[in-house]
Amino acid sequence: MGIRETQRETVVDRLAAHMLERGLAQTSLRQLAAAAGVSDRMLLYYFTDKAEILATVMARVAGELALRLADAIPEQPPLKPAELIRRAAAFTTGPDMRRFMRLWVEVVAAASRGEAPFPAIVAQVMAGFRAWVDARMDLPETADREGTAAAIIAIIDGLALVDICSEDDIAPRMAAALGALVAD
Amino acid sequence: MGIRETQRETVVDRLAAHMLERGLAQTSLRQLAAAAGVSDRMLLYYFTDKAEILATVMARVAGELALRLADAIPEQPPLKPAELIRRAAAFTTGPDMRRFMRLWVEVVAAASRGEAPFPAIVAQVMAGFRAWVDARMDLPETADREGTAAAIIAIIDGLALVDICSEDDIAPRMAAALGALVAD
DNA sequence: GACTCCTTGTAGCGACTGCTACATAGTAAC
DNA sequence: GTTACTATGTAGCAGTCGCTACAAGGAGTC
Repeated sequence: MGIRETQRETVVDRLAAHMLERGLAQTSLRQLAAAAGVSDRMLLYYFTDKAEILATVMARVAGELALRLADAIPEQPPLKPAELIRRAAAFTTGPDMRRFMRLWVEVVAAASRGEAPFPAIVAQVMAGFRAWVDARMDLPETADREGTAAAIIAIIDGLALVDICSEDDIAPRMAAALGALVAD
Repeated sequence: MGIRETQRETVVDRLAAHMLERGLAQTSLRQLAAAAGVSDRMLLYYFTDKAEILATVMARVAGELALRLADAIPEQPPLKPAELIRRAAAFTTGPDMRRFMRLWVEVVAAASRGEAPFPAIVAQVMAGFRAWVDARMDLPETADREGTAAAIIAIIDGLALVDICSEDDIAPRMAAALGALVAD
């Protein structure tokens, strides 16, 4: 592996940490370069353009997210929706996961205004969410499996969005109240 | 009312329509000026700076949103959480409201990265949401009223966020599945 | 040493950003 | 008619954006 590839890996690592910390706020080429400890000139030597940088870094972040999700709740046994929601809510509002969810909300907003490469990233992450829920959801044959999975994702993402908006730490109470709202 | 004030009103009207249509994608001064049918020079004659423009326009949008919400579901009689969620979900995923919810997600993201004047706008709109839910929610004395209201808002906002991400029109199925997930 | 290729710094391009200085046209008061 | 104030256009500032041309260092080959 040449210097270029080694440096690429290092840079992606540092930028993933940077974006988890700062969201999409500090993502100009010069700001990214400073965060990665290289010059902006070299950033465009390692990557072809800014979109490729963001796509690569976000793929790394998405990979870490997928690892954590897979570890958080096992696929077996499948859970009824209410229990799945409770466990997922408790997990995603935890201190470690909030950075991911906050970045996720920002990425969705960027995608909604068509900013490359975010629409593609959103499609990929969203597919991962759906598969994750689908693999863990115990649902009667008669129910709408896709619709229910989408609803569960919506609930989890909604918690993150409201969490971002609230200066006081309402997440635990919100998650607890949510647990009471959903029933098997 | 002088020409300046009259023009201000016209500009705010047009910009509110523009931002509901385009979100935060086209909000440079020159783009806003084009949408309002004036020169960017005049925009900064009617308003002191860009933050004041955005704050004024978003206040107008928030006002329209509040009107629609107030009309959609009456305060009396108060509804049990599950029924309130069902009715609010059906309403906010409707064709007219989706523009509002989409813009709302973008505004939350902008606020989360500290971009003026969005944090203040988010605080104001969020307080409106809380009051709206609180006024319509029939909840036992023993329950956590604030936490439950936050959870309901999270569910509604989550529907909007997932709606944005999905190219196919999954909102109705998602709303229906959600209705089955929540119970009185 | 000459040649070649990978790596890196310097410097800057053209486009866009929010914003402003300056001049001018119009209008009302006296 | 002069004065004063409001309203509007022209032009451009300094800064940031993504990106690139160009040159030079460094290492290996012959």
